[in-house]
Amino acid sequence: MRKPCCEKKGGMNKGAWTKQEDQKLVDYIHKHGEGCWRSLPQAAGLLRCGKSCRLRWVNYLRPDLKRGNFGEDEEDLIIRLHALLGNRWSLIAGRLPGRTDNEVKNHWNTHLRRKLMQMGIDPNNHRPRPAVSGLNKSLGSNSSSTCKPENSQEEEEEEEEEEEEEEEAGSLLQCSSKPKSATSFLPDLNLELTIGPPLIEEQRHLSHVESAQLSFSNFPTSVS
DNA sequence: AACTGGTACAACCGCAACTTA
DNA sequence: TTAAGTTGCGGTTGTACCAGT
Repeated sequence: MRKPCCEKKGGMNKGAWTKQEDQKLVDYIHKHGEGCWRSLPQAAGLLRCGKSCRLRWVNYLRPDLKRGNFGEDEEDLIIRLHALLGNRWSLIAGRLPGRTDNEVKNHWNTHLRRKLMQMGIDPNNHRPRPAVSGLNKSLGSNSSSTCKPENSQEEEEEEEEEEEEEEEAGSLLQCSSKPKSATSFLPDLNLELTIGPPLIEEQRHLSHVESAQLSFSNFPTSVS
């Protein structure tokens, strides 16, 4: 068995960071740059594990972070990207300059999820939810097949589609044909995407999302 | 003023992916 | 090739803050 990356030895600080700790971390990274998180704490004189240092830097101390409320355009983009990519927060955050995956994830869980639910949309799959209070009707539920109470066939279909969406997230991002899934549940979610040449594996995700954003930026925001 | 419930967000944890020897 | 080590991600938790009673 390998030992944990952050050995839980005593004397390690946990919980909220102090200003002094922040300062030490910032100073160290300014001098030496990011990376080597495992050895950083000792080198910087911090009683934290490397993981904790990385998280603090990435989510809070990085100078290029945009703090404050999410704009409507940002929220809309998150919703669209989530429909496409699912809970891939780092990818989603990558398309939101100055935002971190943690921030996006928190915002999704506290604001956007609820928002979608209030609209009668299942935040997990971005489809109209099975009628609970008649909300779906007003949303013009076009999903004759999506609102089955039991999760038999539909669930399988969903899984299949989710897989497909992942695959298509990039390639489809460009297809002149609309991605069948997300748009069909969210009529106002325009995912018209274009396709480029086949991508090498390591570029797939990024490229997909990049093209997604390019396309998104042309559309009016719709969820608010 | 004290209590309570809800919300927002920072931070932790476990695991998977990636890298290195 | 593979085992060990490191990094990054996503889910979850803890807690400070705020509004309502």
